[in-house]
Amino acid sequence: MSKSPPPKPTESELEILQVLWQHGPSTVRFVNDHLSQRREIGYTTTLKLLQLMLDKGLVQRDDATKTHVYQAAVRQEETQGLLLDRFVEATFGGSALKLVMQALGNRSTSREELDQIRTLLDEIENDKGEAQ
Amino acid sequence: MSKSPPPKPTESELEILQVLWQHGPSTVRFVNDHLSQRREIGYTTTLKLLQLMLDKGLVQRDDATKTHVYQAAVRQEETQGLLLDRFVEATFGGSALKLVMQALGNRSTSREELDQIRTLLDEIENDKGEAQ
DNA sequence: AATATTGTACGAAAAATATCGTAGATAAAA
DNA sequence: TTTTATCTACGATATTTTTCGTACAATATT
Repeated sequence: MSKSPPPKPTESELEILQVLWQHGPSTVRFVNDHLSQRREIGYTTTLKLLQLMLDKGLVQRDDATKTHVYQAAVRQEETQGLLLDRFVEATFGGSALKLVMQALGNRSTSREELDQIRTLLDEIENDKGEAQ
Repeated sequence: MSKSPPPKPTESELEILQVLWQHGPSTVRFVNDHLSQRREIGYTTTLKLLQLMLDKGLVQRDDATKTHVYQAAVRQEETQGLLLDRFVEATFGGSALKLVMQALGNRSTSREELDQIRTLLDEIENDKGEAQ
């Protein structure tokens, strides 16, 4: 039984997962149309990628009908978290703080977004006080 | 003249840059010793990587003496920012906010760090008020 | 029914990365 | 001055990821 957890998706696989997360179960054609808007990519390339992702357990497939339907088999938050961990480790030596400061500093973030972050900070501090 | 800007470093190259950023100009031996602490890697592999990085313009080299000395040719903040942009794009569909929320949410961040972020938020909002 | 379109399967090439072995030069140690 | 250790250069291989071509089946169109 292939019970090992799905591996880290590659960059291309992540592109596909974005589509599936955003639009739900999709055909190869649908996914390919989306990818094509961003860059040159052949239909069979997308097909092959989805087939490989199926092998890896990154997606599921419904092949009841001739035109197969694929859907993500990994959850968005979980996957993003995994990738984020690796990225923070590789790029910021493990410091999430540095990442956040860089993300907020070198970028135009709207006041709304800043407020949302503030709210989040409040929540985190509250939880800290109660839980610990 | 090779005036094109240095490309995005690969994961291995980034590992090396981390060492150079942290310790300054270093020999192959020194870099390799550091990498070896984290994982299996042969001396000539590190050497080759540094040579490739030299070609790409990611590092500079002082070969006045027999034992060459390499140093980073790209700035840390700049490189991190570049990688961050790509990562946010690839993983969070371009939303820095989502990245930050994920980074802060699923992770244990100390109250000190949270305060630092708060301070940063204040600064950003101040700048916004004055500049615009 | 004949033809064109759309689909999957899959091998294989291309491209990008990473790893290593060996040769030869130089320096250090014996 | 031999011998040993350390270094660079560089070709070659291995690995991973991406891309595509071709064969063939099923469906849709004329």
